[in-house]
Amino acid sequence: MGTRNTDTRNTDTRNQDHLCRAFKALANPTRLRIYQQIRDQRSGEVADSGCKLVDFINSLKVGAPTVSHHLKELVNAGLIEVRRDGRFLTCYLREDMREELRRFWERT
Amino acid sequence: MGTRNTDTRNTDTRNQDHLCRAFKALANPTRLRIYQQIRDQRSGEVADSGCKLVDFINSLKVGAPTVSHHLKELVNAGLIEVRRDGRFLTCYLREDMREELRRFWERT
DNA sequence: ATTAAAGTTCGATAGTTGTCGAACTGTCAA
DNA sequence: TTGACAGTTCGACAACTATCGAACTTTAAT
Repeated sequence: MGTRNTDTRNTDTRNQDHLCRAFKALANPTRLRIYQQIRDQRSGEVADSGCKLVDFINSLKVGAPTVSHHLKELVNAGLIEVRRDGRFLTCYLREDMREELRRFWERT
Repeated sequence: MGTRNTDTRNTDTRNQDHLCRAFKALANPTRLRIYQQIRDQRSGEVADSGCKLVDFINSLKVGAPTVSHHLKELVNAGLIEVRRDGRFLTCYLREDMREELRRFWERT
């Protein structure tokens, strides 16, 4: 079984859960910062500079376990993905999710 | 003293708090529903049908105190405003805030 | 193989949130 | 003015969240 049409709720309701989890993930200052940093560096000139997990640990005022926890939340909400890149975990924006959120805020 | 330039944080940081509080307000299924209902009815044909607080109490599965609480959160986050309209409180979308959020999700 | 750095997991704890019922305060119609 | 409906405030409580330190695993450099 796939993930589509496997429950009795309608598309709107499922879509709403989806949105709601995204907003929840961004409803924390530390996570919002992380998200923005990943989004903003992505369009920078040095494409390979990356957004490494370790940099968040060093730049933010929270410890490694907390950063690990927050990153997991962002991944679970579908906002970012994390890949191993040599010694480091690097974070990437999920453009599909960003597009979905952009559509939500679009003018009628 | 006004509300501008009265602290040492930069504009980005203040703007982030702003966004964060908006996302927090939408990070709850009941509040997201309320917000969407207000937003969607606004562009409906019968402009004066309004989004009355009492209708939320009847249509959602939560009691009056809870709706009251949620509405206050949405107001405090700057997402909606509430005005008395005869016997009822009616909810209106804050278009300025919507625009701000639209800009956040805009493509680079 | 050692070691150092990168990252996770666990358990604890303080703080926040969603919800309720009860009691309260308007506001309008009869 | 009384009664009914609209809405708020308060106190309580369970559930959830953010954070930490300690202990652990994984990765790569030496």
